[in-house]
Amino acid sequence: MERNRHIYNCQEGCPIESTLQIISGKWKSVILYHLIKQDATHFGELSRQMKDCSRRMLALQLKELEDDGVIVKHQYPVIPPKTDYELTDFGQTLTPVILAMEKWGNYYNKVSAEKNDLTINA
Amino acid sequence: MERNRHIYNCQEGCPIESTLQIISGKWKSVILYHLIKQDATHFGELSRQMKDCSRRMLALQLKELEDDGVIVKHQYPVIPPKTDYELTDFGQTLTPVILAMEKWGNYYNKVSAEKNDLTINA
DNA sequence: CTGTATCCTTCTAGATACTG
DNA sequence: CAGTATCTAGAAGGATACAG
Repeated sequence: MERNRHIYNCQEGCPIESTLQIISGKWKSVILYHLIKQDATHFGELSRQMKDCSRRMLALQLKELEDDGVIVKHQYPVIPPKTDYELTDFGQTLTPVILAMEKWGNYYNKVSAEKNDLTINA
Repeated sequence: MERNRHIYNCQEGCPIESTLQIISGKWKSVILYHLIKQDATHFGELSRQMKDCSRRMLALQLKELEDDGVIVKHQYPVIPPKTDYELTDFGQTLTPVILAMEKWGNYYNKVSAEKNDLTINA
């Protein structure tokens, strides 16, 4: 059992600390993003979307999210086996955070592209 | 020079990945939170607010945020020396993300406290 | 006060092989 | 397909000492 997650303690009750406690895993917010967008709900789909995340890491991060009650795993005992992941009601409450990150990321990608254009055309 | 930051590559242009690129450092969002709230702008103040972040880590994270153009450092050559940190205009654009995290953290602290009460009174 | 440099331990995470 | 177990290299991060 790999159980040694970092405990944040910037200050008693710091809200950012609390949020990090749940979503700060290296790939957690990306997983949540895909689950919210529903463009990937199976292990394999997620793995394909997140090319630089190994299957081991993906499994670990999914496990932690499940332990924290953020997602649920549904297993279908068919051949070949199928699993999908879904946000719990509790996990759904994280949507605004993930969407804020999405919005900013899109903005950032845009300004980065523009800066690049300027550099190329300079 | 410590320069080996993880490069996220879930998918080309994934907005969450882009956001993580800037704020995923272990203490960065906490630093940004304090700068947004303006309850800590000096190195020592930040250090006091973030008890479990060593001075070394604090300095490293501040340096990366500065390199990324998110914050600026102002140094006053007085005795004793004084420094303060401020969000750049670019850094300001991250405010909605940090505030979404704050809001969720407060919600989470609340439900955790309630759950605790139930456990104690059970 | 605000950092930087170095050393050293702990943890992270990839590679690989294996299971239901 | 959907994972788990083990092994290992390399990165993260604390402690300490020193500098402007």
